[in-house]
Amino acid sequence: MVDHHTRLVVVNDGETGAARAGDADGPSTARQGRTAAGDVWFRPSRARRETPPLSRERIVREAVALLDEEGAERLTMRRLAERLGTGSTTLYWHVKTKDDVLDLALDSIFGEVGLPSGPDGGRWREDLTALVGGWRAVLLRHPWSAAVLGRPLMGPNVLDRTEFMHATLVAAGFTEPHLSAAAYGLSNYVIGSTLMQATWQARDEETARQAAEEHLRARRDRYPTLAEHGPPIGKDWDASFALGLTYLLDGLEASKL
Amino acid sequence: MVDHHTRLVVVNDGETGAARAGDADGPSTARQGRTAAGDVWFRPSRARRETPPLSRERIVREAVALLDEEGAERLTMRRLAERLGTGSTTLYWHVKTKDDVLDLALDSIFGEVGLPSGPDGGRWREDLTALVGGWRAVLLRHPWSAAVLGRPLMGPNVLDRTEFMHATLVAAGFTEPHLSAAAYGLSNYVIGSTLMQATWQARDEETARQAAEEHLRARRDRYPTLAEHGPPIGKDWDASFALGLTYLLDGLEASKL
DNA sequence: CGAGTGACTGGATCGTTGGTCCGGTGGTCG
DNA sequence: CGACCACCGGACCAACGATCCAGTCACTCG
Repeated sequence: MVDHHTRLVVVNDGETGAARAGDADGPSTARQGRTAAGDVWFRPSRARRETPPLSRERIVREAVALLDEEGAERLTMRRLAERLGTGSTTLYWHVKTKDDVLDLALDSIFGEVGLPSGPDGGRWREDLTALVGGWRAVLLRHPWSAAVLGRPLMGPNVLDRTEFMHATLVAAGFTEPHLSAAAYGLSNYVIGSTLMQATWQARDEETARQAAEEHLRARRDRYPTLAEHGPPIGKDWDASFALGLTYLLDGLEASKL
Repeated sequence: MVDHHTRLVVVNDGETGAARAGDADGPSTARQGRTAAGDVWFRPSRARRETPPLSRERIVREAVALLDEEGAERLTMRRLAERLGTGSTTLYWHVKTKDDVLDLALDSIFGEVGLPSGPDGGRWREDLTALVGGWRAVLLRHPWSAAVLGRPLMGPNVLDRTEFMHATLVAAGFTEPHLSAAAYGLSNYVIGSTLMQATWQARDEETARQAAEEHLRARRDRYPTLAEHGPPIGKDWDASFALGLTYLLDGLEASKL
């Protein structure tokens, strides 16, 4: 019993598909199988033609693409589903919540940049500089990531980088109070820098900078230093980042003595 | 003249008020002045009793309270309005969008911590340490702020602090490539640190830490260093912050030579 | 003293969101 | 041949940010 083609229809001859033969037409016409070309005979065949059956990977890849193109607050489950050619509810089979998608997307971009070859105590400054630079580059290449950094970074790709950083520091000879502080300082410096830069670049940087400059000049009695030196943004992001990093590394190196 | 008792009602004796005498009962009963006790005589007095007529300040103050109590994603215009005893739409007269509320709330908390007394070239390390420490303390006292840092910080309270920082650096003798990089490095270090710490503390830190530790130990072949030293979180936030700050300041100081 | 003004308020409503319910699918294996 | 399972999606829900527009009040001016 129970069997579903309740109304005897040839189901399995390889074509046709005979999707929902009965259904008694339903109470409401309800969109009614898209246009009038819904007759069995025009249906492609093999059910869902060639859709690679929608994996979590495919969802994440498409989410990253959507985020890159339209930004963080334009990511909605519906829009994402539409790009994937499915219904929004289907996504919830592969993923528990929207936050899952964000976490996965965020971790996935860290896979884009390789690690410097194995930690080497003698080259720790170069290795850390390269690591941290790649980290920053990835975050800036996907500016939406900054807005989303306020969640635990515990995905495999992030952990790979964190592991490398700790291993490098250990190999360089740093021990406990300094070890934690070094990892802490480096991570937070990168995160903070990226967050700030992405924040400003997200809204037409030049215009924003000019508005800020004007605002400061108009209140130069209250902000004399800022008015004179210009707004503390966008002077030369790369140079400031590099210089600040050397401060950190210099101070770190000195702590070993 | 001028006197306002339009309908010959003694208005100014301190009571009664005669709020909306006419109104012809309106076309739709529509909730009908809350319950049946809507008769003029039972109405409090003085029109809108004692509501301080809902200023932008009041909105921001209440928004901060709401954020403190319930977190960033529980802030909605409706809930905020309810706490203020008004309808949600009313808020939009004082504020253009919800983001305005966030910007104002974020800036307002920076007013909580004072500035060290005027910049003094000789005490720049102490002054900057104090400034940055206060900054961090405020952000941690309002953990929702971290999730919201991805927006331009250009409010008056933030600018006061930024001005102080720049003035201190100038007074200390830093000049251009270093001046920008120093301000950049310090700000971003604080922001990154706070963001990370608030992120973890937002979800029951001890539990999260244990879960992370377990996760790492289960994969100790992939993350040997991390598994051995424990997850790179929550060891001692304050100490790591202070130590990292000294690295930065040491490196900065060395750059002056 | 009546008409008017501008600051301020809120009910109804719109389009959209994240998420759930539940009734389906096709393919495969016993 | 029937049962199962991985997978899909229409209908639906409560809640959200935002807007429209019809007011109501304190006060001023002619």
